[in-house]
Amino acid sequence: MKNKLNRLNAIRLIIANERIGSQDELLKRLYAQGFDLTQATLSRDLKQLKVAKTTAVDGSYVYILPSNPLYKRITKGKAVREQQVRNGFVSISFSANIAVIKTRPGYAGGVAYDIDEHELPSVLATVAGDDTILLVIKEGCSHEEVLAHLSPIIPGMEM
Amino acid sequence: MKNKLNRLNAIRLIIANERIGSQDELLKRLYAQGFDLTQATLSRDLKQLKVAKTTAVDGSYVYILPSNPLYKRITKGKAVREQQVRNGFVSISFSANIAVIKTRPGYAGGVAYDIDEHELPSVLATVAGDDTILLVIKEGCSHEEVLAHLSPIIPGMEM
DNA sequence: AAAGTTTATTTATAGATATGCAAAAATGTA
DNA sequence: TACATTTTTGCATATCTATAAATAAACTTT
Repeated sequence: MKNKLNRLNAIRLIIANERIGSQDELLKRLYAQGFDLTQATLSRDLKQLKVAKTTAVDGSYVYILPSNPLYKRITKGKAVREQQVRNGFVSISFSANIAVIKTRPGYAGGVAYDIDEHELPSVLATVAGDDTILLVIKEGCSHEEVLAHLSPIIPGMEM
Repeated sequence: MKNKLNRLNAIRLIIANERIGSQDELLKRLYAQGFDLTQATLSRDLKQLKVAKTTAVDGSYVYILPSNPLYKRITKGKAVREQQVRNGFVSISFSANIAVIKTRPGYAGGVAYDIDEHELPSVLATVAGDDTILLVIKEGCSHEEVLAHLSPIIPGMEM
């Protein structure tokens, strides 16, 4: 419950659902959830997540998730290029043989479809609501395996 | 050539076409174009334009324009101009103090938002339907003024 | 044109964020 | 396990950004 992946997910969730205007503010929210870190680390996390700071309609500053263009690095032979992908992925967390994937509102169906389409060896099935996907993990497969299989499908997830 | 509107347009153009990573950097570019201002003013300009600072694919920080309008630089011979990449704009016509802007189906709201966002001195308000925007022109402003103010926001309009 | 009002700008500084470096933790390898 | 390598983190601080207060400039109104 205290690793980096969980923390990054928590950051995404907080930013997706609240108006956060500074790192110190976000730091307090994270602390309230049991995460213990410094502003320096948070700065690096936000950089990794490509979170942006902009101005809200009311004139205050807010952090926003990189909903729009997300880039994926594609290596084919020695050539490296970047491909823009669109997707509503927000976070993923696990509980036993179930993974809960949160997406931006309305995106769950689309993301679940992408996952199903690939017939991953670690995924038994998915059920999608509006912003949540329940993913049933196949018997004997680890969470790491699931992450490894999902990351190429859901860019921005590999962290 | 030294008023605020021109400066804001210059800022948009620079940010749209170069990788600017800090206000001081942007300040230098503006200075090179003959704009004389301080970092404090620039900070307020960026706030007004709702420019965001985020992390680029290469890990550096960059300023980006509010997601909606996307600009690109078009070079034809020696002439360089900017054009909005994806835009629903179709046509504009005038009747007294009203401008009627037609867009592609579904784009009216987005385009109207872009217009509102800039708080143009010649625009009193906009109302958007699905493919039509009614724009109320401020008392005493000419159609040419409105066009002049809109064109940087809706490139391709002059063509 | 003078007086009042709003908007824009600068200066100075407070506040927020990024980062070099060293240490610690995690991961890989023999 | 011991050792090497990579990743993560905190500390301290440099860098960057926002804003209060004062002033100037641009408009309005009388």
